Amino acid sequence: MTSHAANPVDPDPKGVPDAGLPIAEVAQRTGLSKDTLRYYEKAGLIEAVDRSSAGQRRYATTDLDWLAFLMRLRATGMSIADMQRFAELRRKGSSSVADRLELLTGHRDAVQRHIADLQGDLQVLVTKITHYQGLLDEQTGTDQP
Amino acid sequence: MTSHAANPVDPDPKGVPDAGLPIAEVAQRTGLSKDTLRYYEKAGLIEAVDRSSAGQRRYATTDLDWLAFLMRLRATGMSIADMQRFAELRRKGSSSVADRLELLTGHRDAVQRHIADLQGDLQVLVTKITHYQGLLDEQTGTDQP
DNA sequence: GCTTGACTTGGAGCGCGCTCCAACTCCTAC
DNA sequence: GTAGGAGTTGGAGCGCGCTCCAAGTCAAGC
Repeated sequence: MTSHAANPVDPDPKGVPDAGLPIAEVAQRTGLSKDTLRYYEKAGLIEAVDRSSAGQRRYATTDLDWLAFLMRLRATGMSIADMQRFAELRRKGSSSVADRLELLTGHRDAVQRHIADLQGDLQVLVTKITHYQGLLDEQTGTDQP
Repeated sequence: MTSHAANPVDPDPKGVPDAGLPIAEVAQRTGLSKDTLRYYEKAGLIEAVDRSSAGQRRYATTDLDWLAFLMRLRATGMSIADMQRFAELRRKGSSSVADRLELLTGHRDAVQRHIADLQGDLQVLVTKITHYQGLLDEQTGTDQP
């Protein structure tokens, strides 16, 4: 019995090299819930994860890398459906590199537009704040500057 | 947009109470659907809009300004619930200026953090794209043109 | 053996932000 | 008067991205 992360307090990050990480550990490291991890796998976003002899998931470090990238895609607003497309292309291997590149550049452009929009919105927000600041100064009796 | 009787600039000589834009016009101008406009009003985001003699909505230009601002809040990720809080404060008048200011500065900070996060994500995305570009060049560029 | 606890599954449920529907009223055009 | 079209209402329904649940399996500790 190699001690594995079933131990509630196992802060040692080196982990267990031969078995892979159990789902709770991955949940903690990624910040995704265990349910979400299983959901992602069922949805085909993650290729079937290795299993222990008891049928429990054991995540490899490559799975963690891929999860980290998926989380970047989500954080930038990519839909699950598009992530499924990307994951499917990835599964096809090197023949799909051009398609993956296209999907990614399209998404990059969308993110850049989104950032630009947000910056415009932020300007309006800041202007409004300045306006309120002025009102407040008036109210709170800057009688005497 | 055929000529319809409730033309926004229809000078009815006898009465003046029927002024303002009908909902379809506002929908077109804002890009919000008529359903969404009614939903926002029901939710209390918009103060009760004026009505024509037939009970139909007639939006004032101040309503349009407010809608535009609401749309900025939405675009920057503010929830309907928070927009309701803001709208309620606004209804209270000048006594709520400080609270509105606080709400807005908090939101501004959140938006700034969000933009910063997106920029980090974008960097990762760009790196990945570069990587794929390299793979693709390897694949297709074994013979140089 | 029994208990505990982390895991497994399929599927139901939820919160958000709309979106759609049915049934109705009102006004204008013909 | 009749048709059509825009508007009204309350409430149901929907797509997304999870989130939760029930019932079961497995391994370890007592």
